[in-house]
Amino acid sequence: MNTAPKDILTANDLKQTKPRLLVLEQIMGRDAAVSQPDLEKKLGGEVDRVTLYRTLSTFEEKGILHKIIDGAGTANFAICHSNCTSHHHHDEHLHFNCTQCKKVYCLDIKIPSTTIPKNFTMESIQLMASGICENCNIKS
Amino acid sequence: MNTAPKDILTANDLKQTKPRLLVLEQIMGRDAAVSQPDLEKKLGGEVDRVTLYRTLSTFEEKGILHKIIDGAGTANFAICHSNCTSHHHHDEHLHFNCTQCKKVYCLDIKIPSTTIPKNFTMESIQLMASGICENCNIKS
DNA sequence: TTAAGTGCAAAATCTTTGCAAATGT
DNA sequence: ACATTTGCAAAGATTTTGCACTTAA
Repeated sequence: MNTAPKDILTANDLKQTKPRLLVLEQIMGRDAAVSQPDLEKKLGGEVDRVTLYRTLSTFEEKGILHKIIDGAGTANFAICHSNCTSHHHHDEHLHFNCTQCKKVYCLDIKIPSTTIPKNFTMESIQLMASGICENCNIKS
Repeated sequence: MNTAPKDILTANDLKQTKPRLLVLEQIMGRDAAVSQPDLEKKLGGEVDRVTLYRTLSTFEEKGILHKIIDGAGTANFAICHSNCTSHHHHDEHLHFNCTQCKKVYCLDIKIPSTTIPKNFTMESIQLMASGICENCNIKS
């Protein structure tokens, strides 16, 4: 079910504009989540920085993209594969943040169920590991 | 072993200055981690904003404070209770970020051991839940 | 045609850097 | 006395807002 960028836009009542298509292409053709600074570099010549901010937050609200804040506080974006409805993401797998290349990987490992103290209500949970990813391990 | 602010400074070869003592007092008298914006508000009249930045990063480098980036990308600080040495924190317990009051709690629950794919090297791991904390649950 | 979306300029924040004055030891 | 640390000013970076122009439907 690898939906094409244009179909994603259609399915979400969004117009087919160049910035939106470019952003989706960038993010979909990856093994890892893409950081916002990275997107700015790649799309710098084609998409205005402000438009990028607005595009990303639209996509997040619609549940098209999933925003992951890494350990350095940088925003990273990945396609939502799980059953996300708008404003309510279920993306509860392990994220891995490489300290060398800065990539954030969405690994296919479920977060172990965790009990929290009574009186706390849990809405979501995120597990973020950091270290060296496979690519950087090979290179060194 | 509730060490006094001044003893913490002594133990880390830091001079006893007003900003440092005030920051430590703010952070130690809490059940939850304190966000940087919160610290700015509380200490606004007494400590320069730039000094606060520098103080917090000094404390983090020394292993006195532990920095936690919450889901919104905001920095939160808590005392390191575990055996932290400079530049190498072991703070692997569950953090809980209240979406209502924005507090970050350090809960005394260990992160379940997690296996990552071969070729990835894990250096640290962080588990962050969000939802409603006990205080906010009572109020509503 | 027209509502939605973009791009630019400009404001509002947040974070870092440089340096002279103040302070702890 | 002297190395540290602070506070201010100012540069740099990030994020948001307003508005006129453009474009997809």
